[in-house]
Amino acid sequence: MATAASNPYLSNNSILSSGSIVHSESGGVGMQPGSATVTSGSGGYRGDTSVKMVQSDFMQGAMAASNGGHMLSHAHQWVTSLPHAAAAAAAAAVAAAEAGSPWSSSPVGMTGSPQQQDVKNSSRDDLHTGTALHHRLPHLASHQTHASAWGSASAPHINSISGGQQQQQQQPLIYSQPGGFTVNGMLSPESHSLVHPGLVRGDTPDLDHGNHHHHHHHQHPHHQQHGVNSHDPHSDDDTPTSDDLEQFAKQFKQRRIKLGFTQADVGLALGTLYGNVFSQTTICRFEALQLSFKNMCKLKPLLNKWLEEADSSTGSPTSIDKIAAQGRKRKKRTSIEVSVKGALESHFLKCPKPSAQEISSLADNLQLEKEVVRVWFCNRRQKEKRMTPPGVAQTPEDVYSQVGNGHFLVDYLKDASEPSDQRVTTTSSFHQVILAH
DNA sequence: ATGCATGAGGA
DNA sequence: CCTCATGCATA
Repeated sequence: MATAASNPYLSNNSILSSGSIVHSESGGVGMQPGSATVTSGSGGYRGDTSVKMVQSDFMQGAMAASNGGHMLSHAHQWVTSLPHAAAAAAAAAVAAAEAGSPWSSSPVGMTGSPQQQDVKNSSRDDLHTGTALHHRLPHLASHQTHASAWGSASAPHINSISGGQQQQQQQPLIYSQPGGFTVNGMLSPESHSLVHPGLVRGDTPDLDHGNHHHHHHHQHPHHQQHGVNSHDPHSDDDTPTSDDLEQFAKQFKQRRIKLGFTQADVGLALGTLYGNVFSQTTICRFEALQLSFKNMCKLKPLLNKWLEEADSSTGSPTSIDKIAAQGRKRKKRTSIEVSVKGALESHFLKCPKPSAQEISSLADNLQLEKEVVRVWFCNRRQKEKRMTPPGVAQTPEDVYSQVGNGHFLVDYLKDASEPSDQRVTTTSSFHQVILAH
């Protein structure tokens, strides 16, 4: 079935020339008179929607919001409510409380989680793994700079709030059985046939990685994100702490790069190896810690395994191949103008969870589909829940936002005035810079 | 690296 | 409807 579907979406290809203006959304575009959002729908991807074309002619009302300075993104609800930032905070707090963030409330109670197989039908065709040869090699733990976001920060004032956690600096926690010693000369797992942008890792890039392993230190099982640490129905794995995850993610990325794999490669490999395929996006988000805590926990074991395989794979003929795309019409991505985004942001601050009715009206005002607005809010909320703090404070001064592993200190108060919102646009702040010493 | 989207579950 | 895990498409 399906088969050959090269491009599912365009399916009927008639991309409808009549109304959609498909210009792309330009991120920074100041504004172009003429289009506010571009949605290009194809014949009707899902039933809903009809071809909608919004060619609204420039709407100005929205821009009022201004991106000038709201985004107080710091307040995370993980902790508890942050009094600071009074204005919007209230609403946010409420949302947080009710939403229950994985961090503080949900105890990750799913070890085995049924994980929905999801995906579109796809059967991942091949999954003959068979590769079972990993040798356990001597240890190796590359430890890199580290210092970052929510992990252990060297923030001056750290104080635990809920008293459920503990401390713990950084530990190896990576995979227990380390592997690899040399990055080179090893393997070619299988797929290098695909896309390896100029990275033929047949040779080693010889990066200087000072991998010094430090003692193996098992992590203490007694720290949980929250007091509720009653899990382990079947002693599967202990729940990692935020620090663990952060470290693992970092190491993972480092190794992956050294091995010459792209995020996409990994995602694919996971599919061929374990049956769960992941996209580049997910791998990327994992590395960047942009997933929920729970999700991070779920993925870590898988990536860990991949890492082991990668280190030792001498030749696993695992056939790889991309799974055929399935035919699914996906709505074309709607581009929302910056000004409109600003407006949405504003509303979000006031009310993270607008009622259907509010959404409708908002959508109406902004000339967006209601669905688009609804989804926007959903995504916005999700974003707030990610592990990575929005503007990871790197400078000591901003640090007050949070810190710590898993528990972000709630230092609020500090002053309360907080017009200081500076959001680091690119989340790449990881690689940050400062704080080196 | 991210923005918008889809869908499975859970009320 | 929402939340959550994920990913196509993009910038």
